[in-house]
Amino acid sequence: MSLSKRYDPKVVEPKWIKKWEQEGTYKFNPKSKKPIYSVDTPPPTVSGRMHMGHASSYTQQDVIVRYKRMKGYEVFYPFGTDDNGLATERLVEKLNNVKGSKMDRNEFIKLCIKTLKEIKPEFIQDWKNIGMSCDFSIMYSTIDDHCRRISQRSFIELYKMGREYQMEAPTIWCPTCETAIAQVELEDKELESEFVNVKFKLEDGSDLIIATTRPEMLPACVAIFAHPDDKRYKKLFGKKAKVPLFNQEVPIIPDEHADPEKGTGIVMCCTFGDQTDIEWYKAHKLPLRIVITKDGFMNENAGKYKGLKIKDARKKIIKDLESKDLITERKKITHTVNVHERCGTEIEILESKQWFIKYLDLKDVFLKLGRKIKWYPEYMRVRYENWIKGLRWDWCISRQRFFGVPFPVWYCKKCGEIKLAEIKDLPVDPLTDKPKTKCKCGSNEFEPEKDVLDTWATSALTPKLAVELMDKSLWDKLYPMDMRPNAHDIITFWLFNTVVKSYLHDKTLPWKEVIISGHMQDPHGRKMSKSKGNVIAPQDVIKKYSVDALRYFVTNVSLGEDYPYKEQELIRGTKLMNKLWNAARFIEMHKEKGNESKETIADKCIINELNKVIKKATKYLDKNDYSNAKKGIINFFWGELADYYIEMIKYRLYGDNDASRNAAIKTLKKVYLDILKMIGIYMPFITEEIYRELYNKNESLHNQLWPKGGKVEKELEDAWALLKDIISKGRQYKLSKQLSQASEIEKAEITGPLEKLEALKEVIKGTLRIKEIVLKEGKELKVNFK
RNA sequence: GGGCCGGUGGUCUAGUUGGUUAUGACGCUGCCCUUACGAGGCAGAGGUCAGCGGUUCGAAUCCGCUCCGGCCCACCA
Repeated sequence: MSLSKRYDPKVVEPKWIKKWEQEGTYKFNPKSKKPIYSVDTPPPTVSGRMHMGHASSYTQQDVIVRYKRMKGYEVFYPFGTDDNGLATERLVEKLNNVKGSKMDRNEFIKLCIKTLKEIKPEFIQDWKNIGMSCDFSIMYSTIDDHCRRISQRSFIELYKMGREYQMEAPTIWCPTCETAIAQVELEDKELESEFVNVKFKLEDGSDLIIATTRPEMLPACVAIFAHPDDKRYKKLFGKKAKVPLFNQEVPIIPDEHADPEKGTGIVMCCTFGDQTDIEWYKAHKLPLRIVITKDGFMNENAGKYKGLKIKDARKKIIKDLESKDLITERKKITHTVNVHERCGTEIEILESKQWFIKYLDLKDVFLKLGRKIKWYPEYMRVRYENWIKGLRWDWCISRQRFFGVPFPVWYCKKCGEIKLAEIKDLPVDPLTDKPKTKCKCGSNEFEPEKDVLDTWATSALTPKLAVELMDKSLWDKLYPMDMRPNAHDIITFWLFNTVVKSYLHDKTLPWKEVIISGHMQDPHGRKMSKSKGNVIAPQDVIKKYSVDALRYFVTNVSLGEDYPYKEQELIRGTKLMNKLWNAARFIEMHKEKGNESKETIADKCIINELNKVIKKATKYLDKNDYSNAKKGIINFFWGELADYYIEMIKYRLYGDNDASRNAAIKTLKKVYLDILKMIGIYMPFITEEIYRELYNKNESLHNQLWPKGGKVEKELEDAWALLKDIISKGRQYKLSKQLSQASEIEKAEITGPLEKLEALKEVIKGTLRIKEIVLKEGKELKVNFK
């Protein structure tokens, strides 16, 4: 076998994906004596196919992990999928053209499981296809029994610690998805709306004009607020006003949150129109008046508007107000509203019974924990801190969905007491399983909890989901884990929630360091999104270029940075592969003869330069800075080895001095091997192909040790610079005479540091094909050719 | 409103514990059919390091202000 003239990634890449799996190249060895490096691999949400953001962030973490593996760590790099909750339900609904809420619950869950089983192998294949060096035999799915058990156990433990409670509380609610959602699942959206100035009646019969964008909330109005210093309204504090159409009397109260600049400077408070209303509701102990149903209609508190959709009620109420001359002004505006990120529906705030994890009292602890984590890049910690400082709600962990991890909870029908499952019986489904013992009150009749857990309540346990797949004796070695890769948009929930759970359960951090990845944008620097139609699929990029080229591109960027898609960089990656391949073919052409070996100064210099780049790349990679490490490695390979060294040894390779040729081949092979190892973490396919052909048939490049590199010597560095300088001048001379670089030069006269030039003489002569060379001592370097 | 990141040749970018001619890529120009590679090789042009002020013998690098982009959070009656 020898290397083909052209490298064909379409054949080579699938071949190695298969072989690595067969050979167990990336298998975690629990019996290994090496120090362990454990990674909390993000489980992608099964909600479609792998997109560019995945391809880039997973490649970035993979490069770091591959480096650690070569540094001699036993790498624990599992894989998981996050496949429950709303995102997965939506996918299943789309694929099967059904609606979960319109189906029998069990049928829907069965359909979810069936659909997942069908689509998952292909889904996971995309991750294998980008060359992820995970041990795919260590795999979890957040809906499987293993994960259900751990998630339910977490619930029970936290409940017993007094960290969980159930409460009727104002909850952010999505009327489309018909579930409570978390603060973090909200998104801003610019929407057209209308400011309506409505007449309220004061006790003396005069009008009070209040501006609102939500007149349909008038029946929910429970108070009116103005700023305490607002001269216009000061005299009204303590008085009452009558709500138009609905006629309830509400107090007028001063509060600093009322903005005199907005609308008419006086505002109605409804339970609940927005989050400020909740603050006021709590602060001023206002009565509760809910007018909206859980599926987005008006309820009986809205009187004759009952049964109308929210938006229809708004229109109807405006019409009625107008017909009674209760509107003084209508003004079109665009404003930002909170919508549910998954469906884009404007959220409502409703009172409902939910489960919460109590953690607001621990904000300071979480801030301190955040400072103990090593953040890459460091400035991302600020987002974590801002989030914690801004937290105002406990963590609502119940969702009124179907496909998720059920609460291991029943309620006694007789006394209402909560009945928890036993940990040894987990996982349970309270809808089909029954408690094993009676209630304290003696009753045997239970009502199951129908809600499911927020997916983040489960995925905040990923370190345990992965570690507990292994034998118990390993748990302490694997956890806390070494590294968590995390995209910057989910610092506030996945990362934060994992810290929360790890602290609550174990009083420890879940990992030592986190690496934060950015987003890939379209070529113009805009967000990629289906609605804009500017999505670039990694599968297509791989088809057109190759996995290695894609990996080359996405590792150009530093951690945490957003960056536009650039086709040019894929071409650049392809060119690099071409260059690597041809260098390998060049090496393959030349074989050593005999045992003698005689080095030149060029050999010593290139080894010295190699040592330099190893040192530099290692330093960068130890800081997880793969992009700068890569730049150094590639510049060395292309700019020093290919452009200079190889040209400097050709005269020896094609000459008849065996000892000199042997030394050149040996040096070239050594330098190239270390380059392969270093580039291998970025471009694992082409490097493996070359390594097996040129160096070692039976072992993987990716299980070799990272090059150590010897001492860097200043003298050799200077010699190399001088040598390159003279070679470059020779090239310029030939160019200026329009001569081929292969042509001979009759005579050269070089003035400079004589002793140093003497040492370089042979290499200069050979490389530039100079017949006669004269050296002279002088301060400045001067080169004359004839 | 609070905060974070960035602004370096036409484009993207390295370099920030201050120190000789500011890194590399793409693009551009010219030359080379050189036995690894034309998706190549060799060479060249192109920069007041966003602006202003300060610290210093010396600033892309440190400090202050301003402008411009991007992002996060809060607000969004």
